[in-house]
Amino acid sequence: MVNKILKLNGRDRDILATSPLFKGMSQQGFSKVIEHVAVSSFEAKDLIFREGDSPEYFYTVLTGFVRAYRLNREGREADIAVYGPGDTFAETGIFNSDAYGFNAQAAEGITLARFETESVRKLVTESPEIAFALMTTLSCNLKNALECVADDRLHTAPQRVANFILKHCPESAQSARFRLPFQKSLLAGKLGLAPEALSRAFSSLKSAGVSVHGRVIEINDVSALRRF
Amino acid sequence: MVNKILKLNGRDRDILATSPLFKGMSQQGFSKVIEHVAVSSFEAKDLIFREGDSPEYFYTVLTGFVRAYRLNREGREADIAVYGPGDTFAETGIFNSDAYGFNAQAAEGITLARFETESVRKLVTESPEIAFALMTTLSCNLKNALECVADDRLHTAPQRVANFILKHCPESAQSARFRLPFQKSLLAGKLGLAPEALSRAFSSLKSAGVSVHGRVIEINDVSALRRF
DNA sequence: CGTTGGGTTGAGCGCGATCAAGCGTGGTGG
DNA sequence: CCACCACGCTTGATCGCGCTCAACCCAACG
Repeated sequence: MVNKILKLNGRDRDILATSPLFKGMSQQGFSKVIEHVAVSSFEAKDLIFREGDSPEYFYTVLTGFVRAYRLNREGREADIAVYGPGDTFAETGIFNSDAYGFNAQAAEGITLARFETESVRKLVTESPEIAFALMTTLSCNLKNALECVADDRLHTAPQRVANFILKHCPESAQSARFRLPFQKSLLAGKLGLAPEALSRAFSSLKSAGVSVHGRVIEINDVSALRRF
Repeated sequence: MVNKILKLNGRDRDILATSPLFKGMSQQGFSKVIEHVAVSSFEAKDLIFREGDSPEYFYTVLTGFVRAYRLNREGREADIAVYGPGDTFAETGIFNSDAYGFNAQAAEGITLARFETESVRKLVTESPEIAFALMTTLSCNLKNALECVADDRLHTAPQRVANFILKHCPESAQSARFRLPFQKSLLAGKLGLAPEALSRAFSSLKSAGVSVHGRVIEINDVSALRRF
């Protein structure tokens, strides 16, 4: 298990180059950063790092999904974010060298681009371009996190699920159909719900024209769902 | 009311220079940034900006407290963050030029340092030092936001209040006493609670040796509270 | 004094967690 | 090939936390 460390192959390199972090970065900038990158693979449920560990690395997801979660004193877990292809996580370690703020776990078989925080910290002070890319990523992660707090505090379970579905529908479609990119239990965690609550939320959305077959979601009337 | 725009006076300048954003920045860096700053004052309940507005400015709190909140469709409000002296907020606008992600309101009479996002965006590409400072601030805000999600999802109201109290006690004190820096209703919002729930949480903490007189909190046995 | 605004207290209720049982599908081995 | 199991998910029943609404308290202030 765990953690086969490899060099970047062509395909991974392409994924990385088109990820939000590097999109729009010059060739030179990109080359500089990927001197300090390795690809690491994990199998489902493998731990990537633990809360409190010293943040030696940060990551960009190449394939698969990563679950960020924390524990309370009794050991109950709560997800605080889910990262998918192109997402960068744990990049706060570059500036807050104390410790990772959460546990990270592979939700399935995944491959990650792994950066050395120490090395990138130096690059940041040398290259405005790299600094700008990282700031944009931080910015985006911050916006998402605040969005998540708002969503938790403002919306009920069915509303959160409806929001999630709508984000995955083309803006102006009348009806739509798509496949969940990951397990329902992971979605439940991402939305701050127990799996049972997600299940019930889905069935309460039937009345709004949403039908679910395995991982496939079908929406009869997108605008009706939006009004829900 | 509202929005007297002034130049930076000596005292404000000092506060700003020692805020996390500028702490550790060189004289030159600091001077460059504060060319683009203005001081703006607001009275309690004044709106600073609205969700969806174009993010022309971002802010660092000089004195007082700012409430960041969002609305759901029915107009119910939920707080997503509270910013106090030295905190910087809405700085994501520098990189996400679409719109503010929340409403910001003065929780009391406040003074803010107001930066032009556009101008600072340019500075960031010129000065690694300024970039680094902003990244550290973004990082810190991101960590806090994720912490907030975790706290909401893992802890009950009394536990959240206990956590808050403990953060305001000296690490190794045996007993402690301090004064809330703002109204209880604001604290309730910050913790994702209705004011009534905060009140009840306080009284349930009596059994753990916490007593409350107005804004003054007294903790008999800090380590007992930590175990709670 | 009366008013206003922040805070507390009480009663009722609804959402979502928890526990437990059941369902369906895919995978493995006899 | 089929029996069996494992796992993800659903469904049902119960319970408790925290929201809501309403009344009340109290201190500050005009």
